[in-house]
Amino acid sequence: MKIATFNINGIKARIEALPEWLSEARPDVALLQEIKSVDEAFPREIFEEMGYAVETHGQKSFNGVAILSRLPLEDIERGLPGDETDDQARYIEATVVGERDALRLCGLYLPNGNPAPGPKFDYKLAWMERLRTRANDLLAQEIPFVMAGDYNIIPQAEDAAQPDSWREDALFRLESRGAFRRLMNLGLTDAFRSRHPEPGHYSFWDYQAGAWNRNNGIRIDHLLLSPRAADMLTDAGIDKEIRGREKPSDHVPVWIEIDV
DNA sequence: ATGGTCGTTTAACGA
Repeated sequence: MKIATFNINGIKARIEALPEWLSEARPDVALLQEIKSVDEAFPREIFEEMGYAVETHGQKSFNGVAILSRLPLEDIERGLPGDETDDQARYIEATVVGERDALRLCGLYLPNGNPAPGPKFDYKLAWMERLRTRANDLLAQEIPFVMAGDYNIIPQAEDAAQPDSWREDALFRLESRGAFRRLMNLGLTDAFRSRHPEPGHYSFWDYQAGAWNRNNGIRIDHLLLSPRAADMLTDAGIDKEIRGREKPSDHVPVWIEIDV
């Protein structure tokens, strides 16, 4: 089963590039972030005609996540538990059943957190603690899971072309990396890192200042696997080349192959 | 130090 995460930066803007990538990469599951659309406005028919089940958790103008799946999706849950007052659409879960196991899919768009320090940074750190609690609950239930999305976290210096320019940024501050490490320390596996330990792999290049042409990128889109899911991992990759196409997102897809 | 670019929505704001 091929599972990909892709921050599309607006479904309207990606209405051609997204189906094109789907028909080439043919993921069984695509976890999408920043659909920037309410559920009713998401063009689900385009993807249903391509054979995908479509589940969205959207809001107007900002944020919004979705799951596309060639296999049926069950037990869909929208929103990250732990704060009834949080109305930002950043999290969706569903179960997909493989040949041997059921796998819980957790799609997330973690808050950017800039400017830091400040209320947006506090929201990011609190959100990460809620995510850790959710991961801990799934582990306690012994449900194999993939937690995938735009984490807005550069885990280590080798995940940035110019780490020193990110030191004060919410994506790379010590508090952010500490919160990410606490999540990882539950026993999760960074799927891409586990297969590609060498530095210099990125999933995001800013639209500004020729970041793509200079390869000034960062790796902030991750698929974290529970121990049982990690045992089933067979491959991982980044579809880097689509960043150089017409009208690209500033992120590219990151994917895994998992023998569920 | 500033602006550099997109997307959404149409004047800023978020990233």
